[in-house]
Amino acid sequence: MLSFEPMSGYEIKKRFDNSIAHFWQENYGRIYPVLSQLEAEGLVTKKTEHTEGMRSRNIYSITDEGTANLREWLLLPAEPPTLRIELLLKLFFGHAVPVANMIAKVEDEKRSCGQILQTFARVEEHLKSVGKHPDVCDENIRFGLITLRYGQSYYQAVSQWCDETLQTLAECAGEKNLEIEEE
Amino acid sequence: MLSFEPMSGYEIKKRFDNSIAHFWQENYGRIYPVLSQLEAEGLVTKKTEHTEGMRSRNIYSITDEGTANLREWLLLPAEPPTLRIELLLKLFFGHAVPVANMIAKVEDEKRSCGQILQTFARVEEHLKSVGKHPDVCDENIRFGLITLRYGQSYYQAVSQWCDETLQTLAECAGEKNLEIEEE
DNA sequence: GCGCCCATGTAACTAGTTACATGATTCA
DNA sequence: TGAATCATGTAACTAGTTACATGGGCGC
Repeated sequence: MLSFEPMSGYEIKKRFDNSIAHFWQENYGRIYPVLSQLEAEGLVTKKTEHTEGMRSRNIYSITDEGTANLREWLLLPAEPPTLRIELLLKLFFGHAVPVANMIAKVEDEKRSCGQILQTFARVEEHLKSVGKHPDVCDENIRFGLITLRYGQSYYQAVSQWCDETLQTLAECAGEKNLEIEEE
Repeated sequence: MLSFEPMSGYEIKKRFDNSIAHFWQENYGRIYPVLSQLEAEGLVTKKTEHTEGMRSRNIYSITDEGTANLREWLLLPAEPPTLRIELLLKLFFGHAVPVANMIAKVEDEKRSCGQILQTFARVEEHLKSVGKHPDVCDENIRFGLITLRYGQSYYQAVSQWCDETLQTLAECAGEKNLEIEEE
């Protein structure tokens, strides 16, 4: 984050929260210790800023060594994420409860995908309108849009999977009713 | 896993590895301690099996209380997964390195998606052929297929996102070259 | 005065991974 | 004979989250 501009730990957290929270999150419990560590390694420098009428803030800046280190890390291959999707775990053991419960879960999931996609659509509009101003460097906007599009693809896919799954489960429930009628 | 049939810790691990590893993984470091814990809580029972010519195995079975507990857990809402996708993190800070490097990363990602999808296709064929035999309970097969389809939707979406992103980044690289020519 | 935002930090805790130790059997 | 698979378990470690403590400024 400091490669964009110097800022405080508090601002770093805010940046995470309102730009990439959908695929990466950090909390104060990590940010502050890591900043101290980076300072000790000479990758960032701290300057305490005393503005009148405000409590003092620690503004961190990336050093040349820090930038070199960032570049090195960027070139390293990215670790593939290990997924842990509790909804799927529950579906996998779905045989132990009535199908109706699983249907409800998938419906919930579809609803929440819809909500997330609405939020993303608003963020997309916002990013695009900001990108039109000639005073902002639109390379960062571009990368922002790329990561946003990942989220959109992902939740669209999940939403479609929900539709398909609901159909499958409905058939399943139909067969069950048939069995009951036959008895 | 014990809700399917009684088995040993070793077999539980194998079940994870060759059925739901793509969205949930467990290792011995968790399995054995959790089994002891569940036993202490009366949710599973242990029977040590001595088969001649084989080392003894601890076979765990789920108790009625355990089944009740499982059902309770299944009805609880599933926690939405917190994504941590390093590739996106690197793309987000992509401004710090030449675009070509990011293009390479996305190409790698697309390749690995393709490989995973091939594996999934084979697993799908296998599940479907097993499901045709009348001696297997195909309700579990159905739930297995549902979770597999999630993986397929997901990696297809990522693969499409890769294509789209490669186009965006190519345009980006094009503009850069233009700038160089203009200089 | 109350709640919210700014701001920094630590301690305790939970979760999850990896490495290690041990040892039998089976198959090439 | 050596590698692979079966089999169980612990210890150490890394990662990540939550809760707490502290306190100033600002608007209603």
